Amino acid sequence: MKNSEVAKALYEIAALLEIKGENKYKVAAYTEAAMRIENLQEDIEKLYKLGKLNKIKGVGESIGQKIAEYLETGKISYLEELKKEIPPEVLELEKIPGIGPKLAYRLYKELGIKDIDSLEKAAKEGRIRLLPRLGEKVEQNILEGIKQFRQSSERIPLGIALPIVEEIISYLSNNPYITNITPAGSIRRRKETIGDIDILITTKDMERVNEQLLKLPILKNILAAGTTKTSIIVEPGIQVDFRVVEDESFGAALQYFTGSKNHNIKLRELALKKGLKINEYGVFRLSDNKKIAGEKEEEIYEVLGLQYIPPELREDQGEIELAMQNKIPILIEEKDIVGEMHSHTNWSDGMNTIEEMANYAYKLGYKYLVISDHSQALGVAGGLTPEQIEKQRREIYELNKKFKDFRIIHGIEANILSDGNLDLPNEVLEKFDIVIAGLHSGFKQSKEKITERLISAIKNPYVDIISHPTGRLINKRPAYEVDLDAILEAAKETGTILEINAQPDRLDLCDLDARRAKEKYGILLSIGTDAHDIRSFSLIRYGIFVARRAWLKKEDILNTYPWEEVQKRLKRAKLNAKNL
DNA sequence: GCCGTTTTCGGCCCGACTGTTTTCAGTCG
Repeated sequence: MKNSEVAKALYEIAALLEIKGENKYKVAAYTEAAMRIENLQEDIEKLYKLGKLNKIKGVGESIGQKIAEYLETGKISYLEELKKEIPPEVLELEKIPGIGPKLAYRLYKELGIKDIDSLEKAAKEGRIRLLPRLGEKVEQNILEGIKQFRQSSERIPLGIALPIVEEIISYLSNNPYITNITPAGSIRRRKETIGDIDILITTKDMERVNEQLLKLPILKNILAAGTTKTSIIVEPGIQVDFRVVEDESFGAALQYFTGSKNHNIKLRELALKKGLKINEYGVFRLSDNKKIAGEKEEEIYEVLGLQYIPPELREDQGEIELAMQNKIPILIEEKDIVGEMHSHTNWSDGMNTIEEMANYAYKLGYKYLVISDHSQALGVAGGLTPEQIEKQRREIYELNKKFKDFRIIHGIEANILSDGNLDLPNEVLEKFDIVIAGLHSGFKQSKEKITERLISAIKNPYVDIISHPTGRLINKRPAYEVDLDAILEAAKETGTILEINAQPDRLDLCDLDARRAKEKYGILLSIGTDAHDIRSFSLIRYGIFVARRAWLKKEDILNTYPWEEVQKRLKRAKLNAKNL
């Protein structure tokens, strides 16, 4: 799929037009089109061949032609012309806080600055303050901005940010001056990574709250401590913004600060059509400026005639249109999960015994636990040989006698070898209750080869689930090159289930891919924590977040079903039926 | 450049803050 390439080119056009000072609605049009294409479920090349480019919202005559040109020639002449005018490196300057398109262009035009290094040099030499309407303060801010940029250009995984938010909120929970405190922003939308943390507070006395915040154990630095906004840096270098609002505006502010930006824009457009205005203080009638909502977040949606939209869906991906028709799906919740689908024990590289894992899963209220240790090819992880597998089966058989209303399931996470075969023969695979297969080596192979390996595993009649299907590690390793649509197609044809791996640095499949798997291919998904110790069972919530952001319902996830129902949904169920 | 439950032209989200200014443009979220 060339969707992301096309989107990237359109984003670049938008950025260059913006720098040039073009009509801002034209810029917005390119940005909107890029965003639509980035999130498109269909292959843009297919749409083009069917002559359906204009079916994409935000793509009209002019942008349609440019997409066509890109798909035909790999280039857009309009973009090439723009690049001749403005070197694309100038776009880098906009990454510095305080520098927007206008200033970036002036710095380039008037001082010949076109990268961050030359920007720093100019600021240190005091050349920026010489320009009209720019002073010493601007120069200082730019230097400070460069410092910030170099320190933290990476977004923080939700798995790190969320526990920090919870720690801060729990730390403040006994403060008598706080009436409401809740996370907002991307952390509330459960995005897989976040920029900084937003926390909303209603309080009678922010100065008292600030006093307590200054003693926060993980406090590293204070940027500002005011009565309407306080900003601090906490270990390990994450900015936390506290916003103080009045009780009567809490709902409006929560809606506003939760975003996303695009969701809010669409909401305000809709409001205007209904003669209403939304801001962070409430919803107002345009006719007499009377406030008609604001205290509770639900009210904001209600007065617009919309069904309540869960924060995870607020990305302007069709949720507002659906809310108009009262068709927002009932999203899966953590309590819907009745079993753990993917776990490791000290038989391979896990920390706990099977019994410890089972006791803990039972205590959590689960009805079953799939033990899926590594298999023999993964030597570093103590992968199991067929002999060890037999021993493990007997141990599980014995342990299961101790439990009532709970079952340990004997599974395996088999390796997909470099030639596409699994590292265990089918006679061994056949005996498991469930088989997970995953790629743990050869990530650098060609796209064709990796796709072939995965499809070969998917076609194996004993492979029920593919674990972490794209292999990415957030901020550490990109997904391996793979034709995901071919994978999804094969999974659909064979009835193979795909995993949403809940490890916070994996979250694989990711939200968009999981949504595509379900909506376009009707594939069943499972959520597994890949737990290597008892504590990691709690990571399940990160998998739930992904599923919710993928618009998934309870019935879309394998481990919301009792074990008997799970069995019916496994590929091997068909084989067993034939054998009878 | 796109789009249409007032539409094929005239709109296209909102407010706070900052730095440089005598009234505002640019940036940010």
